[in-house]
Amino acid sequence: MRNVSETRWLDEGEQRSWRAFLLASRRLLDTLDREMQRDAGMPHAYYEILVRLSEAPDRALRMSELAGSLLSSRSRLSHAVTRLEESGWVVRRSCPGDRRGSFAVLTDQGYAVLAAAAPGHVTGVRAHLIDQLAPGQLDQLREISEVVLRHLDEVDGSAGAVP
Amino acid sequence: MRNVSETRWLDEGEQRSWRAFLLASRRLLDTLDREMQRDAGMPHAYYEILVRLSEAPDRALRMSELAGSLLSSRSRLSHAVTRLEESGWVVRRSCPGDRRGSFAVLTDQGYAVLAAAAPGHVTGVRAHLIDQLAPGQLDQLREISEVVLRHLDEVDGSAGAVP
DNA sequence: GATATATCATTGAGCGTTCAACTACTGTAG
DNA sequence: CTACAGTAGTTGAACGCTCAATGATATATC
Repeated sequence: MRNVSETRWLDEGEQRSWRAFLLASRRLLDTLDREMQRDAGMPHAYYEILVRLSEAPDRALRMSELAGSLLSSRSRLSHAVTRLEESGWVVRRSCPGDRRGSFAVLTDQGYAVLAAAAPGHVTGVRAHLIDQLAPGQLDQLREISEVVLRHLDEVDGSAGAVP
Repeated sequence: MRNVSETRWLDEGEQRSWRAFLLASRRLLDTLDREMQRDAGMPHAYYEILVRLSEAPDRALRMSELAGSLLSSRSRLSHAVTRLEESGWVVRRSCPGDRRGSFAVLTDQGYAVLAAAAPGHVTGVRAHLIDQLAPGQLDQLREISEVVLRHLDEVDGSAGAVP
């Protein structure tokens, strides 16, 4: 059990900041997810998988690496790749040199779907986040995010490095 | 269809900010959710329901208002309240004056569960977010969040409720 | 070389969310 | 009063995620 000593409750300002962040981040992510589902027929999490694969050499990545870079559990990724395989956007390939492992590889069809979805998504990210903020705010947001990521990496481990 | 003109892709800095925010917010929310599940046996979303009810007069709120203040769909809330009722933490009461409506009411047992969960949760929010940031950063985060929230309220309409 | 331990990935069950009906009621217009 | 559109809330199916268990292979230890 944590919190052996007295709890330091949030003061009014902290409370307000925390709730604003909670609502805003959820709302933003939900909006982008709905847009992705509507425009590309896949959840945003799957889009991210395709993006990572498209950026990798040979459009292929070990399942573990992929999971690590997405901060996703292996189980989740495995289920997701199964789905993406059924859609014909990704295939699995066995891994030479380590027979436990496997690669996920982006297909041409998967690349085409990604290329079709990307402009709309970027437009959404701009419209709902980037263009709403002053340049300084965007930098602040990055710094804040990186602080939080570094902290959680230390706490939970998981070696998910900040890109 | 959106994006009739050329897409304004993200430059390197924008990309980095966006991805850092995406990873950090997801990781933070996931961590707090796991802690809540482990310590209180419920997802963070359900905790938020109990919090809103605890703050309401008579610890009761119309389903719609509750959904609105949580930015949750009615369907989601309905399923959630069904679960919370099964746990004995919430009950439904019919709404006098509008026979379509119903109230969700926090039970004493629900209040006790909430009171037991709150210190650990606040400690987590502090440890993973608030205490990681300089005071100015927390204010920045609030401003950024409020900008995004205002924008999305204008776009999706829904002064609170997600369709 | 044999045994133990760790790692890579998958599977199935259970849960929460979404989406699209659907019911039941309210308010308004003719 | 009737008809009709709008609102409040619920439901069930489909889907994605979590968690714990499992199989298969690799690595370390003796």
